Amino acid sequence: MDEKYNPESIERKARQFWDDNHIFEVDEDPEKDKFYCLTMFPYPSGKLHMGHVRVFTINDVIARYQRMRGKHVLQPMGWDAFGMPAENAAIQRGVPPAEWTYKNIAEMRLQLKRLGFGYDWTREVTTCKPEYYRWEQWLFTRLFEKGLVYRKNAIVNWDPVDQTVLANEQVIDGRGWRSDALVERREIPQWFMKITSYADELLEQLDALPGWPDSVKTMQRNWIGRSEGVELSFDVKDHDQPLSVFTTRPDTLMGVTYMAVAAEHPLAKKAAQQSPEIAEFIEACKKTDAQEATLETMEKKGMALGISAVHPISGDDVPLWVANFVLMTYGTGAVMAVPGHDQRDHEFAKKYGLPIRQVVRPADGSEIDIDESAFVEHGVLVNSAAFDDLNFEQAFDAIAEHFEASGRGRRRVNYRLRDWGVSRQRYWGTPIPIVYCDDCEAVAVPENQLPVVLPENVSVTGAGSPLKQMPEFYETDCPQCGKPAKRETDTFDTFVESSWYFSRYACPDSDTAMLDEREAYWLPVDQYTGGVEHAILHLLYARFFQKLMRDEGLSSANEPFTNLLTQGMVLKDGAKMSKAKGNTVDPQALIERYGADTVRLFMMFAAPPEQALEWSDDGVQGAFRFLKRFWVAVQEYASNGVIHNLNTGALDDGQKQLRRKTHQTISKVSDDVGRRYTFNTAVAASMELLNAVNRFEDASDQGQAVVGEALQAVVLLLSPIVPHICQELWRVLGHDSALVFEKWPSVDESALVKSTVELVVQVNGKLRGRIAVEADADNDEIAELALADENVQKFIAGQAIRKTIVVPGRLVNIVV
RNA sequence: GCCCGGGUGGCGGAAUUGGUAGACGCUGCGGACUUAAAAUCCGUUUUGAGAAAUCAAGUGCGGGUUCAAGUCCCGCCCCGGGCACCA
Repeated sequence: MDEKYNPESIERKARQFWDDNHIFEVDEDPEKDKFYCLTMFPYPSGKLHMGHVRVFTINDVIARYQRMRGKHVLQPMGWDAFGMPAENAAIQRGVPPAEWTYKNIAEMRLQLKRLGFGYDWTREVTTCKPEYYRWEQWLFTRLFEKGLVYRKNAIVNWDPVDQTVLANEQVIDGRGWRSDALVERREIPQWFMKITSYADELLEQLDALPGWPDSVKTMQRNWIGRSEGVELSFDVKDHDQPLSVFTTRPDTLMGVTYMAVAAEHPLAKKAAQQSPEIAEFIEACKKTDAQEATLETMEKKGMALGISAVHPISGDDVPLWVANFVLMTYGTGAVMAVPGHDQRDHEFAKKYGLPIRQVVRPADGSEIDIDESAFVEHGVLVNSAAFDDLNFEQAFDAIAEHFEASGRGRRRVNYRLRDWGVSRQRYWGTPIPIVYCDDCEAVAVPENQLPVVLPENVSVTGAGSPLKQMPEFYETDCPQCGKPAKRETDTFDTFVESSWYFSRYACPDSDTAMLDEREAYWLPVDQYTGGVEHAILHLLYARFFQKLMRDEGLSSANEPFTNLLTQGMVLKDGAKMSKAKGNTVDPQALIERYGADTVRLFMMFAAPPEQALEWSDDGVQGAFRFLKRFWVAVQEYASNGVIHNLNTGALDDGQKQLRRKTHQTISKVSDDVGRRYTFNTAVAASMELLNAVNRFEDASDQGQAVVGEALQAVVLLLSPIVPHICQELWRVLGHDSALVFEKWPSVDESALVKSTVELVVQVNGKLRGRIAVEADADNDEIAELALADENVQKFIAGQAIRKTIVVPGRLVNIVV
């Protein structure tokens, strides 16, 4: 007997067994019930961090559990290998991004193996390899032909000192992270994918995702932001183009007292030619970064343009303003302002002394002071001439019809969602497969010339993309006319790679198509696990790509992820672990000291997966201590000889009680792991059962048989979480077969039956006593017993009983 | 600013459908074993009062609904995530 728990050797042995027998490599067997269990793949930053350990452990537990439930489980792993950190490393250390990335992947792969995750490594996908990204280039060219991608100007953060485009992350308090220069907004041409063409489907199919958390679906709904409104146009004096605006509140049209346009709007530019003050204001508007949070929180400023529009109904003059919070790239670049019924317009009007007009009153007739604050609710129209006394819906329709009849407007559905800008002015990414020709303009690279390979041997300086300095990359011939032409030097947003990798795992080696018939076997993903920080962007883009791939005939699935689990962050001292804060804990050191099982157990025990997890060194110690107790308990039991002759009909009360605990635990852990994903309570319940075994002293044959059943249950129940130690203990319990081939234990309902139950007795909702009653006692008997309790008597003495509530199996409440 | 979460002992958390608040673990304290330490084991640990039985208070704050509220409703405060070029 091996009395000391030695994780190092136990874990090496278990890993060896899984590897040698290719346990986690799976084929496409149509006879088997597939289960595709996936985590969001990691960026290869160099070392695993605790967040990785957490999410991969959660997924491995689900995968191993489903395997024990008889599913044919695919759990793949790969690398989201393009991105900024590789460029930063290159700038700082002079290592080419490719070299740095491949080295990191090699290190992280070793760490993942050491943690015992059951991956099918034959399907590993690495997004920075041409075999991978050539297919997204191919899909892009197909979308180009279909008109689902297009080029237009868009705003970027421009660092005027480093002469480079900055990511939002690289802008700190409006300044460039390296140069400290004030960042400017700059418009440059970029490629877009028409995600808005799929807005309605992306919205509606959220209802077909019962396996997603409501919070994520709500966030996506709000992000897509479907709204019904009216687009209408205002004539502009001394200008031949009318100004069109979109509003969801046409009922407030008569309350329009001014209009505001973006700094980049043609009308603003026109006014600037006459006025140096306006020109100066427009310049000042550009001196801010492009983040929404900045725009929403900055001081709202504006300036009158000296131009007027004509109110389309009253014919009144409506002054035009330029305002810093209106963006040219959103909507029409102009808004109508109704300070009486919009809070932002109200504040702006107050600040610049613009008139505020009430055109809606509360439907309940209550008094409001429109000068004090805007009345933004729906109500009844006033001061609106022919539209007076109409409610919101009537006014909406009447005004929409008025404009439709005169051809000056139309009902429209508008989305907050904007098309996806996929261009990045960076080196370490997938080259956008476009060639610019003076005659033919933008031309997609033909299929037989794909992939456009990213050169890997470069030096990165931080001032612009190296591709722009490489004629050997960008000089080419036009695929259409053959004349000299230039390649696009921008690369794709890395969200493009992460929008379809889950499908590629099904057929990672397919070199004749993006996806092949194996996709149909594995997709959609049954269980997807990843950080809640991806609730909107990544998950929306992946859903969009799924629809693009479906419409391209590559897949028949509408949605890529059937069930979604969003896990919380790992914190230390209440804050996200980061190098900057100096509060990181290296998983590697812990694995070496305690073994993978201890780290896995702590991760699963410390918090439910969706919550933030507070790191605790002492908690890791506790997990290790539990595994030692577990090890010793099984060894001690086995050293007395394993008993197999459990006779459930011949048990005494104590034996029955332990056996009931065993089956209650199987029932609870099955629910916690299989349905609720509350692994922390599953571990707690298993600990309780082991504690019960350790307290149980009964050397009789049946006593030991009951102990054996309990220990065997704990080994099976904990095996998805701590697979190495369980693999070994299963052998100790006398089994020849390997644990990975075992089925999940089942509950013996007859073991759960109890003849008496304890009920709580309350008086006026306060706990006053406990009574034991027969399990089948009726409510009158229960009430009688409750009243007879000595302590209960004290609290009801001399008072009339008004009501008695009996909740079967739970409590009695006596109201006096 | 907007959208989505969260707030329970000294700490991480439990309480699954409105029904015993604090399971399980950690820490602390007391004890056993040991020459000693580590490891291990036993007891104890929401606060206040009490020898105890037991009583009172208690789930961020203020109200409300209910026989009964950590859980539902209304109004706040604080913390975290996302806000379209971090991944």
